[in-house]
Amino acid sequence: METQTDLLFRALADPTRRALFERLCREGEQTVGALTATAGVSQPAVSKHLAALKAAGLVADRHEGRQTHYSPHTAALGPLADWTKEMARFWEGRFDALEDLLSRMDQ
Amino acid sequence: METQTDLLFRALADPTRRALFERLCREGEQTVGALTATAGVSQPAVSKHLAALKAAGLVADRHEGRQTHYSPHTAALGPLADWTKEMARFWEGRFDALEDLLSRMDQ
DNA sequence: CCAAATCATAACTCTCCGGTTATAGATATT
DNA sequence: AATATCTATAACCGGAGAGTTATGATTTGG
Repeated sequence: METQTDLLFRALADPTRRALFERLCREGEQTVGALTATAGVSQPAVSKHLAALKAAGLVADRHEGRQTHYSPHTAALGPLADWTKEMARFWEGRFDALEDLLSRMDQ
Repeated sequence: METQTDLLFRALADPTRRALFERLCREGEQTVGALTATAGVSQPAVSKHLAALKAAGLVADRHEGRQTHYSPHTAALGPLADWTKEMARFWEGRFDALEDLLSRMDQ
């Protein structure tokens, strides 16, 4: 079966796709055309990547006339943060590694 | 080119490989044989996954006689935490999503 | 009403990767 | 020394997926 965590990690695995998500986070809502302009791949490729990000819950789309606006949906990053935290927590004996990780997370 | 972040995300993308890493985090150092026993795939497959995790900096190996012990290396999770945090930070305007994520991260 | 524009889907190709079996290399055992 | 054990590597196979071009669906504009 295909769990939601699998979907999330797999969505972020591809560099092109991750770059699209990062750009949406930095610059906010964008149309497919705007994203395609500097993505380095064709428009259909961008559309497929966006569909994958949407399936993982990482972006949301909004239709306005003939163009589609995509925006980031950072709530989906919650499980990723949880997972990282959980993995680090098993390391409580190793204060060096744990402290380093916690110092990064607490602001 | 293949950046270190790419390596990290790709290493965690495969469910079998992620399960191996999770198990190392939960149970601590393990030999290849012990990991293979319950991995659900063949020993060579396990070895290849461990090699990928090692390339991503997620595990370290220690040779002892004819067996190899693998242990988690949570320092590698730092960049993942940084990335998540950075992506969330661009959303400071959206306090709902940001607060939710921060509440997960601060313990 | 016709043409241009915007995006998604279809169909296809090609590379990569996760799996296998077989085997080599190294170490332990008897 | 011979054999058994443990892991890594080699060689191969099949499927998934990331890319392409072509086209369909929808909407805007003249």
